Amino acid sequence: MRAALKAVRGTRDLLPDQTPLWNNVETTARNLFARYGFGEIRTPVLEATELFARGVGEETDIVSKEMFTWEDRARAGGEGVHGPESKAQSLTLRPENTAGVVRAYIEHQMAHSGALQKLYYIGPQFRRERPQRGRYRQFWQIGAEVIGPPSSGSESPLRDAEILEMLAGFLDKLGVRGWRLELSSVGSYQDRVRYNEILRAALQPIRSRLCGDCQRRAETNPLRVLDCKVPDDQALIGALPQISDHISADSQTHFSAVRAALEACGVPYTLNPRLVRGLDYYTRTTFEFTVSTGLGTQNALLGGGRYDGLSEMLGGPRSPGIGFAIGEDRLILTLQAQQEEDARASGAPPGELLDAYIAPLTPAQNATALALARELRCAGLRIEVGDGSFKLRKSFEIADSLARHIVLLGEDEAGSGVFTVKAFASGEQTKIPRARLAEALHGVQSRGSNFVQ
RNA sequence: GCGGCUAUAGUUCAGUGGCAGAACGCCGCUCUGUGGCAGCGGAUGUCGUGGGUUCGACCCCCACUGGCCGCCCCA
Repeated sequence: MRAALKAVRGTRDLLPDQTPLWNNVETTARNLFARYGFGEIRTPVLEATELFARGVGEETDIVSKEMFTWEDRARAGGEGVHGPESKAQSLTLRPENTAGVVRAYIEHQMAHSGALQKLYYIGPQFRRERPQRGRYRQFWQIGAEVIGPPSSGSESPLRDAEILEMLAGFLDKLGVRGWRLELSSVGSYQDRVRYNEILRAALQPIRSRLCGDCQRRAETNPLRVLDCKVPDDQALIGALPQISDHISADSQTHFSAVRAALEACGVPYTLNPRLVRGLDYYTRTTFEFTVSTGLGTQNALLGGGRYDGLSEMLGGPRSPGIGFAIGEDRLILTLQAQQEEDARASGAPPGELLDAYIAPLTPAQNATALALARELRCAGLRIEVGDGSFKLRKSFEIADSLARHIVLLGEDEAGSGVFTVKAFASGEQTKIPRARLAEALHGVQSRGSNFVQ
């Protein structure tokens, strides 16, 4: 026998027992984002490799070792925009979506309207990392970007606070418990470069007292030292210069305004001057929402920040912006872990039941049963139909596992047009004429009514 | 990309160098127009894949693949 094919490493199927939760999350996002004036954008999964090299940063881990990249075939005909000498082009499956959105913003000249652009996306991203809990090679992000020319107010700290306040509302609406907003400002690009050198210098004298990892990081990526989790290093790290003391006056004023607006909105946050983000384009405000349930060591549920120079890095007009990306897979893991906690507490099994199961009693009733099902489905009911070859006992067992009612359809019913209907919750059995059947089956909503239908 | 742990029935997991096991689930019967309960019976399977050691490997060794955890990093 030939070996069965499997989903490729780090990718997975989402089966019908999972998708209602995913749809609920996505619908909640769409509805909420729309209230803030966001419109949906869908960009290609495939982009020129150069987009990420320039946008995300050549030296970042994502670009230097985690992208699915290949050389597309050279074009034989040599016609079109790339000219007759068109060569093979390096293509990449997008590892994140901000660069693509900003590319589209530039390509469609959205800056020319002068208006602030508020765009959101939901879609798969790809990174060639080792799979772990909450980390997949194809993973989903729900993200949004606010971008526009400076005259549109895109630089205003109000936009930062609005994004953060919206995210807090989103997590609350989904019922995520125990989330934490960690907030920082990394200053302008120039601030960051300068601080990096200051940090490197400060690390020199204490380097030998740090853990092995940090001794290496002190050379390769000083900012990462701040993120160290080794307890013995904490005191040393605490004494290092903080980026908040080394950002420009402008950046400090901006950050204060963000915090004031958050406080006015009642959004709780924790200042984390050690918050380190891995993408080159971040400037000023950066943030992460973390959660303790269900994610193991991958406790970052979403992250984002300001990227005031990204448009220019990609060859566009000056257009400051701010955005975020939610790790949808991680959000789902968190919600599922919470549901399990709740189920343990209440003992109530989750589940979404159909309105009725139609049980033909002999194969002769099959056709009538399907016609009846069609009629009821047209009336908006969720219906499953059995098969007349099943024994009645089996029909009841299946019906009880799937639906709130069973509708019996035997010779009597076919002849009289009056159906025997039993409600499983109450055990009550009644005779209902066909004309009133749909109405009778509606009744109480199913247990899964908090899910989108 | 590196390190550790791991892979047995649909599921959760036992197991021993010498006949492949339990629970739950599934199917059948008791029970041919009334389910949930109970009793009885049944099938669970290339023991992840490929090599090697051995008279004999689910067990020991190697490689590969997947999963989990840690590192790196990120959502």
